[in-house]
Amino acid sequence: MPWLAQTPKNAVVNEICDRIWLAVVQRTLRPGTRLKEEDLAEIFGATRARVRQALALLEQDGLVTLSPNRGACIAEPGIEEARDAFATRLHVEQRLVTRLCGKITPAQVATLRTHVARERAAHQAADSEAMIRLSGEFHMLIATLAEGELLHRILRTLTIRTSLITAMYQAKAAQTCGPDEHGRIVDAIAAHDEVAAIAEMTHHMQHLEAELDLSDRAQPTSGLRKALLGRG
Amino acid sequence: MPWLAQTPKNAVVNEICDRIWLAVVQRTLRPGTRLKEEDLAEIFGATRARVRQALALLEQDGLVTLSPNRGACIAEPGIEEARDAFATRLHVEQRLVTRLCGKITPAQVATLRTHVARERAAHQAADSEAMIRLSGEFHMLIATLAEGELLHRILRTLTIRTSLITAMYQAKAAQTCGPDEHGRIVDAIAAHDEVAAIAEMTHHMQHLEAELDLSDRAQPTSGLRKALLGRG
DNA sequence: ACAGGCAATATTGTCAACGTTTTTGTCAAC
DNA sequence: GTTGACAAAAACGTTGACAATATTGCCTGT
Repeated sequence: MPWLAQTPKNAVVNEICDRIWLAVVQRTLRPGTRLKEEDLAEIFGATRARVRQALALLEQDGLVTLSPNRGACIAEPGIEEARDAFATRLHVEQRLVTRLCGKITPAQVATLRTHVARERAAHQAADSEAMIRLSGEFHMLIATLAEGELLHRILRTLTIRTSLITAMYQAKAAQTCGPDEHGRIVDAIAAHDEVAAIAEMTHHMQHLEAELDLSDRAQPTSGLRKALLGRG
Repeated sequence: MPWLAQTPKNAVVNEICDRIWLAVVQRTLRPGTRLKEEDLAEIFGATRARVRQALALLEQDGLVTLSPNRGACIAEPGIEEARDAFATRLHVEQRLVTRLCGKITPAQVATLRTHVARERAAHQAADSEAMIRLSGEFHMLIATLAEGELLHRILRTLTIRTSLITAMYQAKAAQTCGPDEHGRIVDAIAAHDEVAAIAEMTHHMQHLEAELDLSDRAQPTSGLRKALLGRG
């Protein structure tokens, strides 16, 4: 049940989007990779029209770039864009946490705790796909409980983009945020401790960003001009 | 030169989106109106595929709702969604203004002043289309100068949605925000006065929201059940 | 006369084929 | 030996037609 689905109208298209996203965050698909419509159509056993719809959606989410008459590539956000994404997402997450602290119910706390428990289980089982999915889902769950349809949508896009950036710039393989930090966030929210919750969330996001290599040399994988020339 | 264009790849699709948006904010198209693909195709002299693309984009922006096998309607955001949209947009605008205050240059101030002047001209000429366009463009210009690609995109969506809400719930006909308030915002930004700029922007947005009739009785125009029955 | 089901119509969803643009490989001229 | 243009191939964009689905009007049975 992927949290990617924005409008669960067409299962096939969502499936394609989900697979591509998963391949990107699992680093199976490297940024800059060209995505030929026909190949994707054959791979997923779908028609080209469906693939085209999926690519259009993924472009909206900033996961692929769509050039006219050139086709689709996995997007390659630059360093500036990476920082922008994290900064914006941090801001949104802070606001969501603030909201949620004010109106959290015991039942909602239980929901969050259950989710973190599932994350822990996936972590111990070393199920990387589940870890990735649940990690993202945790933040979306906060947005859902905070009850802001728009903020929810915004966070969804930002989460997708930061996922891509993490897969792109993170040196070490262990990319998914550990369940412990999520647990601490839940604790603070459950205690209605707004400042602590914001602090934990901020720490969490900064931890994520700190693990990236956003130095200048870490240029986009397939920048070509930037990769070969000294980023003129 | 519509600020609606998110990806200026296809002129025809953008044209369609722009026209529909304009018709909505000008209250020519009422919320709930069904948009038949074939009719739109004939109206705009385009093919149905193009219309379909445009509708998909407009759905992303929350301007139309797309039901499977039912087609497209102009969206009818409820009161909760309306408040949500204004609250979210206010927050984003505040952040943008804060950012811009820190790094505004004289040239950028000049750009803003020029824009406000154009707004004033349109206001005096009673050119309603230009007023609407320029009003939205002003806020997008702030986002552009503030240099946050993501916030820019977010504000764009929020502006579109608040436009729809304004057209939907505003009682009086004079809907576009007057140039004076924009002028005061620019003054505060030009003076690097962060608190004043935020205050002006907040006042501006609250003024916009205050002119709406968001009482419970003001149900969506074409709610059918809600419109005919006493909102059971 | 009314309710329920059935068929006709209208509208959207899907697909396969065609035209256009870009890319790449080749060849001739300098 | 290199450069430039040209042609072949591949990929995308577009079109039109066909199938699936929802709505509407009608008809029959009670």
